[in-house]
Amino acid sequence: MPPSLATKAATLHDVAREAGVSLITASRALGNPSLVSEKTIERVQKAVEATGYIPNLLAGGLKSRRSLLVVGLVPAISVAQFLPTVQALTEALDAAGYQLILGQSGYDHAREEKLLNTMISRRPDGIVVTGLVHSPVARERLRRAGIPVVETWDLSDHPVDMLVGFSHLKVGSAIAGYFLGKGWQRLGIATGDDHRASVRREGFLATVGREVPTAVVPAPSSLALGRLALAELLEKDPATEAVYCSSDQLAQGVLVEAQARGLRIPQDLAVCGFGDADFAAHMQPSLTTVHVDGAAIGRLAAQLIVERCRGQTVAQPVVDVGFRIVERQSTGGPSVKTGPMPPKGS
Amino acid sequence: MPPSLATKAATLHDVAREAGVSLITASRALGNPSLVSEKTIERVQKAVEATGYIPNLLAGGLKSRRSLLVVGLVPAISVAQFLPTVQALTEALDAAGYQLILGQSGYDHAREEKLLNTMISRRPDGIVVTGLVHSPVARERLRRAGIPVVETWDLSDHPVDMLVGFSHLKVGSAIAGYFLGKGWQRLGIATGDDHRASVRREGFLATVGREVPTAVVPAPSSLALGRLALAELLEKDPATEAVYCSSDQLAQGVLVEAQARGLRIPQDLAVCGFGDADFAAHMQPSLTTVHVDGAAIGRLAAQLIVERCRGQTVAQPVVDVGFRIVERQSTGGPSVKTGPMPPKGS
DNA sequence: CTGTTAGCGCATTCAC
DNA sequence: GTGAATGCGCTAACAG
Repeated sequence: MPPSLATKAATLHDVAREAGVSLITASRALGNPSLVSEKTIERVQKAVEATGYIPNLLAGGLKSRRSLLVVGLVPAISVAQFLPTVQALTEALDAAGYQLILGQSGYDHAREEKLLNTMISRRPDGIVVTGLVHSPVARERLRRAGIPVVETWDLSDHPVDMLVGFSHLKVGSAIAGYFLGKGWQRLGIATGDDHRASVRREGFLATVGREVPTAVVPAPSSLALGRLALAELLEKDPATEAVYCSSDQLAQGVLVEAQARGLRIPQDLAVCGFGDADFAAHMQPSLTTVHVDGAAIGRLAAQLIVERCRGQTVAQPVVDVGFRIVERQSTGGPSVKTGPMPPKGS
Repeated sequence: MPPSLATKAATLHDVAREAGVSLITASRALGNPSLVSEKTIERVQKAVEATGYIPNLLAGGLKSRRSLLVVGLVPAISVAQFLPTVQALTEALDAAGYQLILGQSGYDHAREEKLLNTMISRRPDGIVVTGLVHSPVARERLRRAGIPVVETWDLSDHPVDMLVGFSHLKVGSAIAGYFLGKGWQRLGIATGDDHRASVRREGFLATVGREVPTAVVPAPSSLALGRLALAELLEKDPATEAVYCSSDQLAQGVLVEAQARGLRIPQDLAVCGFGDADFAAHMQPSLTTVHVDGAAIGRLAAQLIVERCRGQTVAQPVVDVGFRIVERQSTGGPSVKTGPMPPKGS
């Protein structure tokens, strides 16, 4: 940027002078027009154009104590699962005049604490966390800060503040029930090593009622790791009939590896994923999986934050959005060809 | 949040009193320790712990004119292609003490302008855009604002400021050259309708030297749209030998649809994608595609911004990171089984 | 409807 | 090394 062009930005002061009104009148004309006459508003708006004024939210936020900033924390941006949530969150917040600051908390408590501190120093009007806040120090700090917090994608008896999620224990249990209902006995689990996946596994085991061969892969999971996982499972039990995978990416890898080994799906091996990624319905064979409305989670989280910021009392601070098993060909579901589809909205 | 807990947050003033020093000494102890004696620093740090002080960056930024905020603009968060860039950008900025504000510019100029205005009002220390800034109004405004800007994932003779990218024209041309070198004559294109994909198509056509049957799908592309696209291409020319797809997601759909129709890959149909998504190497057959180092783009963009903010002159404000074609089985590349892989770092 | 006064919390500029 | 004063740009509270 040639420094010559970087002339000092116009301030509200300049606008007020240009419009021939006082500072505060200019401020109101822009931020609270109902208090100002139409004529003045017009003059101020003209002055804004003339000066090229762009408001300074830092200064405004300092006085008004509303930063119009919301912090969003994800374990890592590349975790596809949370993308619809982040996208919907960003959109819903934007519509209400808020922007999202993104942070990657990793899978590490120390980092989570440090990051939250940094973020709180921005005085955000709200914080949305994917998953629960695990570090006790961080939980306490958030409570102290008095900032509206929404934990998501999980359920807890003791949320920091508000929560939009569902029970991973029930998900695991539901999948196990589904497998048992199909009469499959020789089961396998391919799972990531993160907290939520572990809870799903617990639910799965609780319903099965005994140990099940398991391949654990480091998060974030991927197609490549799925291939590896199936290899491991077949080594443990070559006659495995059905595998539950903690993500659709993992399940895709399991399918690829199974096909590479000449196994027929689902006759020789049934597979169930988690997440209902956009490709799940359109693979060949299509993938049975667990659908969670990630976009709804984002929208609801935004709504809770905004309501709080407006001083409204939130009727339902803990929302369970539930989930549902979507049965497709990989577990012998309906073999109707799903076929090419129009693009999804958004 | 029980309002009872939301006691007024401690300010630097409180810390100073607690430590028995003046305001400014406390400020320096935290932000510029080299100017303060060790003893005082210790006392201030104790006072910070005692009061639970968390600095207010809004206030600091107002005076110092450094917000430590960088804006990142993507067309949409769900575009998988940019994920490694956003992730690396977030990480590299975080390491330098900056946070990222995320914005979704969509594929619409009016929205791009409005969003940039909103973002500039945060007085960010830098702006990173995926793609070029297209709206002339926005370009001018950015120049005026005097904020360091990095455009990415593209090349331009007239960047707003700095740029890290590569030539999509050359990518298209390279793929066409690769196809022609293989002796394939009956070609097809499955492409998204966004700007960069269109330029790749241009490059492809320029090298082929004639029109080629094309299926255009609305961005963002997906596996489902890829199936649809192949159906359309085969209708136009049932004897199509090779298809270039503007994304790996699209290519995956083309492969699925081809296999559903009993076509052998690559004997009956060769397929090349773009992006080298994490699944490309591990599909069956593995996918020939164009590799771009998205993470490097993010890291370099962060570096440029940070250098500028530190007042250093940037040696190379325009960086071409290049690309390379990765030949795999879908175009008859080496049939070594890529097999399961360890997780990628990051 | 409009204006005046007084800060928001901190960092820069000068003094000592 | 430390400190006192000043103001970043804006808005909340009170006047008129």
